[in-house]
Amino acid sequence: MARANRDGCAAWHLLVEFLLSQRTHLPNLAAALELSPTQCHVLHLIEPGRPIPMKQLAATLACDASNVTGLVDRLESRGLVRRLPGRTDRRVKELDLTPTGARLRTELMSRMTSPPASLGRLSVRDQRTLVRLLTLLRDE
Amino acid sequence: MARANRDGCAAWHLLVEFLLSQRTHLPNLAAALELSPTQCHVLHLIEPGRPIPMKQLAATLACDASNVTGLVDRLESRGLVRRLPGRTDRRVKELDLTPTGARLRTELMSRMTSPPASLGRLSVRDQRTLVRLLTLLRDE
DNA sequence: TATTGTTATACTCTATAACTATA
DNA sequence: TATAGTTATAGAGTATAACAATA
Repeated sequence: MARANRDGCAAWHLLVEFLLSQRTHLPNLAAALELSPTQCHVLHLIEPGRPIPMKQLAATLACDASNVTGLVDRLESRGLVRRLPGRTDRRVKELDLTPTGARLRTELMSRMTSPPASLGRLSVRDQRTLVRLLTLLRDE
Repeated sequence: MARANRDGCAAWHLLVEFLLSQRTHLPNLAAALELSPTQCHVLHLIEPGRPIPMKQLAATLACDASNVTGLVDRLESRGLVRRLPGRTDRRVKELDLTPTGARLRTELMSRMTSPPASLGRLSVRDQRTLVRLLTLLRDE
């Protein structure tokens, strides 16, 4: 296990460095659409036509529920999301994207997915390998 | 190039998803040390005994210089960093870690580098491959 | 009683603009 | 004049605690 730990740590260390180096990427990209990083995250999490309860948003963002109120207030005031009453439990409010929100989400996803130049330095084979490994990391 | 683009995009998309999914990781880890994510980033950037000008910090963090003042104020009031007068240019202030700051940095780096369970699902060979690919991405 | 969402409050990060000291 | 850093101010994210409506 010593070897596995060493390589695992090295890989993780590189991912952390990548993470830190990209801390400026998302904010920049977000600012271009006049969104905050958190607002981007929310837009990314709500698929059009598939409303999610505010509670779930708080859980996924790992923040207190009280923050979601203000977050959604700002998105709603810009006409990007809608609060819908819960169908079964009237305490719950579900969030859905407006058509405007859905369009902005599409634009955002497109920009987030356009890869940086550094990826072009990998061979096609390496790119595919990277996809495979990251998929392994993601799937539980 | 079509194929290269497709795989590159897929890899990037996965990295972005990883990034978003980890948006909660660093804050949690930071909170455990009573640090903000940005403060972690600063500690990570200052190597003990290698002071850097505040201007450079602002550039690396990609934020306005005015923010660095408050950021450093808070770190300094906790005794983690020191402002040193520039040797040649008296307008410049260089930042160095105090012994306390250096110890906290070590602890922080250690925690940041301890890999999540998901990495253990990769074979040793896959872990090494991931290290190679991420290194390629990092090196300019 | 417990849960969902809101409000009130406080702290940090971030940006812009005006300022001081130095070059 | 230009640059490094500060101060003042404002908006957004985040946490805790107290609260309303509903279950």
